[in-house]
Amino acid sequence: MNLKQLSHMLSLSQTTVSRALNGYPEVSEETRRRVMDAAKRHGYRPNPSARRLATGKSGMIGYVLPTGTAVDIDPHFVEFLSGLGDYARSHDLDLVLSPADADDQETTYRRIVANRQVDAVYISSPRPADRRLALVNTLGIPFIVHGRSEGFDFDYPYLDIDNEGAFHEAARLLVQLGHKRLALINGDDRETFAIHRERGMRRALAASGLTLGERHVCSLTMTEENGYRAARRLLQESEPPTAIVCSSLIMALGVVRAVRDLGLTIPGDLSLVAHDDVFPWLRPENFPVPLSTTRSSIRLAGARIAERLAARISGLEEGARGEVWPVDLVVRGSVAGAPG
Amino acid sequence: MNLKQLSHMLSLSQTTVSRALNGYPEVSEETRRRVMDAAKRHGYRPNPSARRLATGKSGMIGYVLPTGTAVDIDPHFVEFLSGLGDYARSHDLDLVLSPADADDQETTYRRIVANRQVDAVYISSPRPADRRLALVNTLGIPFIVHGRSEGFDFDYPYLDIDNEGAFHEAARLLVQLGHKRLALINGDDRETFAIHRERGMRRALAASGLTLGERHVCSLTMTEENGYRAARRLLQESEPPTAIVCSSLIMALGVVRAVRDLGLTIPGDLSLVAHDDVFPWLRPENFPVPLSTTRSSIRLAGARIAERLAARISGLEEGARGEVWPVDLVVRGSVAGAPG
DNA sequence: TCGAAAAGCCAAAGCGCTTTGGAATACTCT
DNA sequence: AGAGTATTCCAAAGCGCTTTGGCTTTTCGA
Repeated sequence: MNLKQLSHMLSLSQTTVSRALNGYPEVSEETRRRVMDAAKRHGYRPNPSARRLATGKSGMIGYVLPTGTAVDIDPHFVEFLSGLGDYARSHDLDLVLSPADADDQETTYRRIVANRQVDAVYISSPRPADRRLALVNTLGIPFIVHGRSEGFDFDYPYLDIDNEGAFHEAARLLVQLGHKRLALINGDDRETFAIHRERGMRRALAASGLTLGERHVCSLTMTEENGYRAARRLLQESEPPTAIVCSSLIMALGVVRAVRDLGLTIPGDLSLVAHDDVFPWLRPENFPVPLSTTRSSIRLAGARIAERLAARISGLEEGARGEVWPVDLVVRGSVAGAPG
Repeated sequence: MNLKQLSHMLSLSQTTVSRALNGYPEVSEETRRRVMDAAKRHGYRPNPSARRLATGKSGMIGYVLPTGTAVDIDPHFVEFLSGLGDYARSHDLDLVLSPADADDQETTYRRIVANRQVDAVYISSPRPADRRLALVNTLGIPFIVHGRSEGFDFDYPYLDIDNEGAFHEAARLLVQLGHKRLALINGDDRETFAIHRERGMRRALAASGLTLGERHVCSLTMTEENGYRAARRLLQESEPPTAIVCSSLIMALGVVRAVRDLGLTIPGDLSLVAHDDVFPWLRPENFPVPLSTTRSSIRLAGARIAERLAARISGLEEGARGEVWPVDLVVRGSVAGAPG
């Protein structure tokens, strides 16, 4: 059933039927009702390919997926996707993942914009002065950044959590508990979120006249193994930290293992706080010693991004609005006063 | 730059240019060269919207993503995606995720087929007599199943790993080591993979006159917490199992925690084997006691599925070819002879 | 050398929708 | 009643590509 048939069936022109269906004012209410009725009865669905050729709108949002045999997709992504998909479903949006060489995403961005394959894109894990941002900004496609970048002379729309504030609070708590030697096991510090976290932590320490030693901050991709290695190294120093703040639950698994391996205990010998993105399959309260966390649901962020993208597509949202979500500090058994 | 302009520029008809570009034989080699040359020089890219309207082909593969606030996307998905994306990138395929109500995916499948939004789809985590399979089969869109279903009167193309064989081998090893009371902590047993795993394990036990007690098989979604609970319950029975086979690394984390909580040790009190899908961020050799696993890279499966989908789209692969990959049994420190 | 077959190219008709530029009818106001 | 303004609808022109059917020109065998 296509427009032609439907309009013929109604003895109306395609123009009128199209307008009636798309809510244009040039059609009488009675006609509109008739048309809509017939459309529903016959299950008419406008052909998206035709529509997009005519309008240039695709009804899809895009994500450029960096790939490569050496490139791992972040497990956070799937949780983010849950939220995004959840919203997208209820608004008839599809998501297209365009795989790109991790070292040349520009070509892909240009392609999807030139071809009008998607109506909007989101960008995740931005770095300072991230080239994707500048690119997408000049290309003029609606977009939202999940996270933040820095060092641009233009503003852009984003959704981020207060990473700096979160780690500031975590560190402040530890300092208040008497800890003087803190360490940070961070994610890849080429990404802004990691920079912000470190900044927050340093700020909290500075407020009490403390510092974060060079050797007390690690920047690694967030795997269990890296968490283990970092923690092990830290704890075997001559003056090991008495508290660690860690950028992910997965790394925290490794930290816990290292602590055990060395015959130490949490929180007796070491206090531990980690950031929790709220995975259904790994929960901080179920750690051997319940883990204190800075918590923010990445899933909710996904849903919110979808919502804002939809708003941008339909012109309801404009400009460079930034949105920063506060992060909960959830205290559990893994923190205690500094040892002796 | 569109076809019209390009053909005008070459003083050729659109027909000829189109044919030259698409490798049709009705054009002389010299002309073809000229055309291709000009196309490259001017960066001509056929507009996909127009092409798809004309041909009905979209150059995309689809996946119907079950969503809902209570629905979690499996973390395995992201690893699978890495492989899929990796292949897709090198073949200019995009992946479109169509979110659907988890309880009504049919509507979505019908939509994407009717609208010809994608050229092929893949289906994951199938159940016995999975309705999606029957549907997609009648709808006539090329597809491949990741996993297997059962109970159909038709064959279908799939890629699966030898879950039954894997768990058979794992159980056989444990039996050979003298274990008599084994337990299985499985994934959701409404899915075929879980059924196959249980079947394999039972078969191995039966071969030695042993059985898997009713209370010794658990079926749960694969979270750390569920692994913990199941293990704890099992180990607190009057006649606890001396060996556990577990369907996922994530659950195995919980098992290890339960063992510790109860003051037991691996492999002294309990031997443990788990299935490993090969996540970069959680590796069995890094468990407190290196974990024996049945190993199969889900990422490679993703790449292979993409490859086969591409082959089906271009007509290189036909029919209901099933492909079953063997699974490695990797023995590490977590297994030992049965206690006392 | 002639006729048939093959090679090489083109004009035009879709694909199914949106949108422009009118045309026709109905309504309002002097 | 007639001019002016809304209202309601339509024909046709795109959007940019593929593909059908046909027209010339070459090539080749007898």
